[in-house]
Amino acid sequence: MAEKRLTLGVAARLSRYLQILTQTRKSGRSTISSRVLSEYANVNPTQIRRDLSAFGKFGKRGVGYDVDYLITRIKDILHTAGQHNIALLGCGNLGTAIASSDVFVDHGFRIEAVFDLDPARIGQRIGGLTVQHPSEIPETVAERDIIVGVLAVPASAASSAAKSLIDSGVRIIFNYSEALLDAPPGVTVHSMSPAGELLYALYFYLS
Amino acid sequence: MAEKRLTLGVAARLSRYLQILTQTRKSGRSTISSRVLSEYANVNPTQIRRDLSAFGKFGKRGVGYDVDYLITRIKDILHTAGQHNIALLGCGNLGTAIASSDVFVDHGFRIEAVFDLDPARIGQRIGGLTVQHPSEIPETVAERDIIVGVLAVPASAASSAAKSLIDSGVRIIFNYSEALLDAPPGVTVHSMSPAGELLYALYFYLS
DNA sequence: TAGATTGTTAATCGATTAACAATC
DNA sequence: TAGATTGTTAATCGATTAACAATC
Repeated sequence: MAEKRLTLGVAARLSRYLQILTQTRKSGRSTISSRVLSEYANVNPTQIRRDLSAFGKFGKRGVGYDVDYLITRIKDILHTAGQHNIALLGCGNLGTAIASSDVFVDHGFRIEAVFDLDPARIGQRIGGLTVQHPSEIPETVAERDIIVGVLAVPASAASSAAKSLIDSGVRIIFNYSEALLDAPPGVTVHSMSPAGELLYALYFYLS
Repeated sequence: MAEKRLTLGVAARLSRYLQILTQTRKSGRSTISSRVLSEYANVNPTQIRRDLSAFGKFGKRGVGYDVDYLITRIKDILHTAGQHNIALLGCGNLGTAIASSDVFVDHGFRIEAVFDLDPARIGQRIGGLTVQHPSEIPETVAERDIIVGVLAVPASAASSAAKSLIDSGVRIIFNYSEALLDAPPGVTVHSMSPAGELLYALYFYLS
């Protein structure tokens, strides 16, 4: 099998399939067809079969794909079968929601540390973790092998929060704030933009 | 000017530019080049110039694009210059975070109603609104001209919450829960999947 | 003027889709 | 067997990129 680097599009779609398959498994379903998967993924069923068949014959004609098996294979392809550690910055309403959800847990991500600037919050427990002061970021990132930082802080605090994470060696930043972040080369910033996606949905609704 | 329907890709990118430009304006900056915009949007600068020049000559050579002017023009192209009303379902940590953020407000979206199943929360005020019981959804959606429903409820409640919105005439559902939702034709479901996007970022980090 | 950046072209590459034989 | 769905082909279309003249 060719060990080529996936294109951006293929990697994005495979990640999406994986996330849907994980939910499908939770619901107790054991097989899924490219047609059903396409409805949840908003991707053409032929495209899905094409994406998968580039790596092997994973399906059964007349039946579909085995959910468990497909999850295993896609994790192999994406090299994301392991456990990956996250630091969460900010434990207001949004941070608390993220810490208590299992959206990350389901995919092998573990929130290993929580930080907040507010002295009233430091020392409190949230989702099984004790809230720490941001001054402890460098030490904690190194000790706990943290590779992803999630920013759930106000826009005004986002830039300095990102900076401490990056300076401590974190290479993937997930930005839930509205702030635009500048990243040095080698650092990936992924900003959530629900408003942008809503504008997009609205365009097709209005026209 | 051709009034053709935009392709999915162009509409998605223009929405993204608009969201970034709105933040840029907030920061006080008045012009932006395709290069700078490309860094925030993760889109090639030539692609950006191409997307924009399809609708007119919006920029100044040697200078860049006027932020205010570009915002106006993109809103025209996307037909999203007006005010659009949202219903928020669920006012736990996530719902409260959404209601108190201005991520939607900045783009002309207004949260017009908040619903929750929990009797303890009904009647409480959140972000200037009074929490209502879901039985009031149909009447409220019609009265307040609500076209978007945002689901900030547990996965177990997402399906029935989506159903009441759809039955009341809402055609765009923004799903922050992990649940997979089935939508009838004509209804757009947009599911947030931070874990999927994280898997994607991780692939390029690991390989 | 000199430097910067747009608008546009041309060439390439990946995405998309319909169609259908293979086969469970 | 009959129905369903995969794997694969072929053809088209949009995305992507480098390059550069135009011009602020």
